[in-house]
Amino acid sequence: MTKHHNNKEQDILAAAKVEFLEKGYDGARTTSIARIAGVTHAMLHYYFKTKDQLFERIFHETIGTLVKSILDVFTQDEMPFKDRMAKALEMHFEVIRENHLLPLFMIREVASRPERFSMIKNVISSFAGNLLVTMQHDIDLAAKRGEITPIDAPTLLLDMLSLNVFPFIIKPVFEAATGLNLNAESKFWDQRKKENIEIIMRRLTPSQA
Amino acid sequence: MTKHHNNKEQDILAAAKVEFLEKGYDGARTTSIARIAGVTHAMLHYYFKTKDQLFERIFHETIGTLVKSILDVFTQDEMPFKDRMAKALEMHFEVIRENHLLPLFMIREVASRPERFSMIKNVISSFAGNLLVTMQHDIDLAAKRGEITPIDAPTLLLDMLSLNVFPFIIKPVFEAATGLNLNAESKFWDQRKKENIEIIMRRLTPSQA
DNA sequence: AAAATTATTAACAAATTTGTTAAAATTTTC
DNA sequence: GAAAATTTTAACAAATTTGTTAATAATTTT
Repeated sequence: MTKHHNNKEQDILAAAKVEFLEKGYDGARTTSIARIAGVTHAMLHYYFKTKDQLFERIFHETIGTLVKSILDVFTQDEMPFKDRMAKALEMHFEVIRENHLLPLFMIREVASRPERFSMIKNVISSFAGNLLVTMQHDIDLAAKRGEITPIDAPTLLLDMLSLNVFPFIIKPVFEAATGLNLNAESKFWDQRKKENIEIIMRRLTPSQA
Repeated sequence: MTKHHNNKEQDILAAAKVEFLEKGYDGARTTSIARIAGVTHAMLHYYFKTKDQLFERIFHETIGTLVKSILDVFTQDEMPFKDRMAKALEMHFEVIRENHLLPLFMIREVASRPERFSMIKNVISSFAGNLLVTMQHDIDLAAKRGEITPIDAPTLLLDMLSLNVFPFIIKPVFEAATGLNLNAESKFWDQRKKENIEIIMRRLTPSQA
């Protein structure tokens, strides 16, 4: 518990989040974080002993947000399965839209230092198993009712994540290639959300032989 | 044109590709590249003046491979549109499977240094426009024939890329979370390829009102 | 085989970056 | 308001990393 008002600590955290999310661990500079936060870089080491510790704080937050965004997917209550799915897709899409830098950040860090993230295993597997079991149960029920075509829960989950997350990951490339600023083009994202729901709905609809 | 047999130059290039693809520009070390290539790091600077120039070589190759993988999508000739599409999806999936590190590499670099990649604009826009025009033309034709439901070419292209590329991008996270080694599990990727084709086929099938 | 070109090495240098420390300033506690 | 604890600063240090250079070795050219 800090005694003084710790605005500087908060400033550093905020600056670190921007720096780490944009440039990744390797590209981030503690001096740059300090400069953005408006403090000497000795302050950064005073509050957070090392660059690593500061990074851990930010990364942990990130994982939390992403994990929650997926967890929430299936906490919808009594509705027809397809409606719940559509609602879940929409909610998930909006979370990613508001945190569009998080997925690439997490993927990049895990990719460049996989050994470092044994912790992810615990964080994720502790709840992912449960989510998939629940999903599969609901899928099987709806399929038996003839509301949807049968599908594996992991397959469906990866379909959803691919469609909802990838556009935000490819965004910088897309912008570099077209010269457009997609964040300004809110129409683009609204259309994308619709498309993702449409595509999953069609995937789930039973084919009439 | 180098006069001597330039195996070392090739060794350095090969080592650089591994290092840059795995760790990204910021995480890559020229000393590490030299060590992997089995040469002194002065040799690296002899053949490629700077880290930047070496990186450019690798990055250019990468962009070439990826661009070609997408270009090839629509060079299939006379077949029903849906069949061409399925074939294109399958081919694209296999290219990415064989170069599974390339997409994340490119996305990561563009994301952390967008200003540096004005060149991408030229490389991509020079052909992308053409591809999209061709695609849209074929889509409209097939739609008029009642073979498929109408769709925007950019939308369909992004659907395909999302489904085909994202699983490979999320792979390290997935592996960290599950402890599995997906490269060993070729069944997983075969199933994924099937699912992607299935999902796009359903997206394209006209809905019967 | 001598000359010219190219490849290789080892030692060095400059810049950057993370992290430390000890003293000074500020705030809190009593 | 004095003592104690905490915050802040400035200067420094160690390690890393990219890049240079000048001398040496090897190869090609003539």
